[in-house]
Amino acid sequence: MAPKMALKKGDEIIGKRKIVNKGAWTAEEDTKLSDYIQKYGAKQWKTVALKAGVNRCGKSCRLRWLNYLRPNIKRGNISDEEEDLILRLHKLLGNRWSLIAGRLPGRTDNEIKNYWNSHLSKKVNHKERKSEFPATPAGTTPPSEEMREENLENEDTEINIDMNDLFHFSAEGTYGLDWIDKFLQIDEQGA
DNA sequence: AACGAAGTCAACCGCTAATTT
DNA sequence: GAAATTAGCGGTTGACTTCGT
Repeated sequence: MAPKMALKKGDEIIGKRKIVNKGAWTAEEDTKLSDYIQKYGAKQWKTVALKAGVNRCGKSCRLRWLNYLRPNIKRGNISDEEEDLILRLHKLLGNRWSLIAGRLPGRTDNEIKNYWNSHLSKKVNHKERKSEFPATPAGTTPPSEEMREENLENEDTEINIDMNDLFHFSAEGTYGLDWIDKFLQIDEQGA
C-alpha cells in the first residue's frame, strides 16, 4: 500500500487526491523551480509547473520566480532615493505598481505595493491631513518647527506640470516610458 | 510572562489583456 | 472573427512577527 502523501496547510484537494501545493514555498521547491528555469527558460508557466516537479500551478511558479528567484532581484532596504522615486511615480501614475517597479531596477511590483501599503501610504495620509490645517491666524499659536518642515517638504514635492501635456506626449510617441523620464527630469529641475 | 493589537509581507484570487488555435 | 488559453496586473488575505500593556 502506497504511503499517504502528507498534506500541508493550504494544499488544494479535489476529492481524495492532492492536486497542488499552496502557501509558502519550501527551499526544495525553490531549487527545483530555479534549476528548471535555468535549463529551459521561463516560458509557458503551465509547462514549467508540470515539469519542474514542484506540484504548483503555473501562476504560483511565475510569481515565485518573478518576485524572489530571478537573478538581480533586490530585497528590502529601500533607499531614500528609491522611496522618493516611488512617491513621485505614485503621484503621477497611481497604483500602477508594475510601471513603478519598472523604474526601480531589481524591485518587484509586489514589493513596491507592500512597501507603499505598509509605509508610504501612512506617510502620505499624514502629510495630507497636516496640509488640511493651513497657516495659523494672527494671535494664535504659530506652527511648530516640525510642521514647518513638513510644509517645506510638501513644497519640495509639488509638481508644477500640466498632466494633459504629459499624457498627450505619451499618446503621440511609442508605448515606452520616455514620457516618464521627461516627467522625472522636469520634477527634478523643479525640486 | 502572557496576551492582544498592530504591522509586515508572501502568496493567492479574480479579473483583463494579449496571444494562440 | 470567435473561442480557448496564457500572461500579467492590482487587490486582498492570512500567517508570522513585533510592540505595547
